[in-house]
Amino acid sequence: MSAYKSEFLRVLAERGFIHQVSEPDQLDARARAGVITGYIGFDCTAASLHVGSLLPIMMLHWMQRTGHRPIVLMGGGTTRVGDPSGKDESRRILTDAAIGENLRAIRGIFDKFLTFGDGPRDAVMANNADWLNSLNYIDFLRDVGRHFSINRMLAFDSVKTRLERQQELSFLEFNYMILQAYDFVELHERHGCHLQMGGSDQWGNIINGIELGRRMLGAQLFALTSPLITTSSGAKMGKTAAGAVWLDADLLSPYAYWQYWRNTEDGDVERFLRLFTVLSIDDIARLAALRGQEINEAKKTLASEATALVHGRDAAAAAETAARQTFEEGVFARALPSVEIALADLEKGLGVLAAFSEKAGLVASNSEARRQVKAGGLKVNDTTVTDEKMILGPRHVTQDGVIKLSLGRKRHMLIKPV
RNA sequence: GGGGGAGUGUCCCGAGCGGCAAAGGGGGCGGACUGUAAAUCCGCUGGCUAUGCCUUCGUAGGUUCGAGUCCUACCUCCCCCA
Repeated sequence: MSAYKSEFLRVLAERGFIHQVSEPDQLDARARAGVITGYIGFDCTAASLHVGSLLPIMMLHWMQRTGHRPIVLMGGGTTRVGDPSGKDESRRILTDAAIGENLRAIRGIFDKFLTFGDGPRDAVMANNADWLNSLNYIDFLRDVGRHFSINRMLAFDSVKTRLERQQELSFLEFNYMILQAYDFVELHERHGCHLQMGGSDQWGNIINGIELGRRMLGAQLFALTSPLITTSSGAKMGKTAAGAVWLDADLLSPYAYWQYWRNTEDGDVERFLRLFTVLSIDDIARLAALRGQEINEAKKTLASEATALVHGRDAAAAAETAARQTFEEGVFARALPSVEIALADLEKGLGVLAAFSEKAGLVASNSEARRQVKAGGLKVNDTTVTDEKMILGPRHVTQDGVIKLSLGRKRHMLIKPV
């Protein structure tokens, strides 16, 4: 790890955010001399960001924290094209309406990590649809296209792998890198942006932007990429039973989010504390020194800190309490995720299978519920379900006024009669 | 334009003499063991009002008692020739 002099690069480096930097010495000097403006692009292919996007968001956060100005670039325009990097197939083309909806849904998350405004260090939200949608094709070819060499573009990994594997690469996708490069130039002109950050897979795209900026404007631009984060057992981050680990509380409850981090593998705890919390390096070192069973304390801290960033302190504390009551004290935790059911329906009797699948959504179908009963994976009020024909009724409501359903040891739901 | 090959369980890869809800992996879920970890072992992995019924093998037809498997057309992809 080289010794950066600017706080910005030093913090990113010591926390493990840096994979590659272009001309690190010059960037370092600039960061020390004044405010740098840098951006990261986010595409709008889904209705919420997931933990995979958390790393870039944290980079922007630290950027602002260390005195610089972050730009969040929403890919309203580029999402219409689709990034071919790392994809073995063309992406589904989304409708403009869908992109617009996704974009609106995603924006909110950034408020939790960045301070937006008009001040010199306030974060800026940009959308490349603002300039890409109105491009004139011929003008664009003459002004921008002339700076791109097909020979060189063909050598880029994202293109090369597709060609080597003889997979279709549409002209549409082929243009993605040009548009992304152009974004950098546009942001430089509009906001004086000098730095583009992103995942390591974006290195080539970012360098294209730097090249284009040099040729079109004679500007000196910089690239900074973060490593690809996988768990120590090699899996990509952000996948669980229920699917992606969304940052939106409507798609994944704060409790489930907390649980995701609580279940971090031992070998990842320290790294994740540095990347996904804002605890000081000293605090992290202390937590990372814990061994054996004690490392669970570090995991709890990781979970609460990470949850607090996304969902707020209160939600994190509630999740922690619910987890402690559920796992350590074996009592009912009212803060577990819950669904309501009409009391009248409950009085009529509710089959266990339907309760787990249709009501609680813990399993995908009645058949799945049936299988779980066979495997001993379902519990009602902490008692294993042995009869798939069991009927839940008012008598199953505990003194806390709920029925607790569990799938395995870790996933719990409360049914509340109303 | 001509010749050849391929598309399989909506997570992925991949076997499949005309009797197939379809081998085997990976992944995932559950169980055991643990520390709500990893590793390991075991089970499960299309749906339903369930000893049966329904929907699945690129799409649409056809042959057959019966088709993923044979025939025809179409779509998509790949290879060779031009």
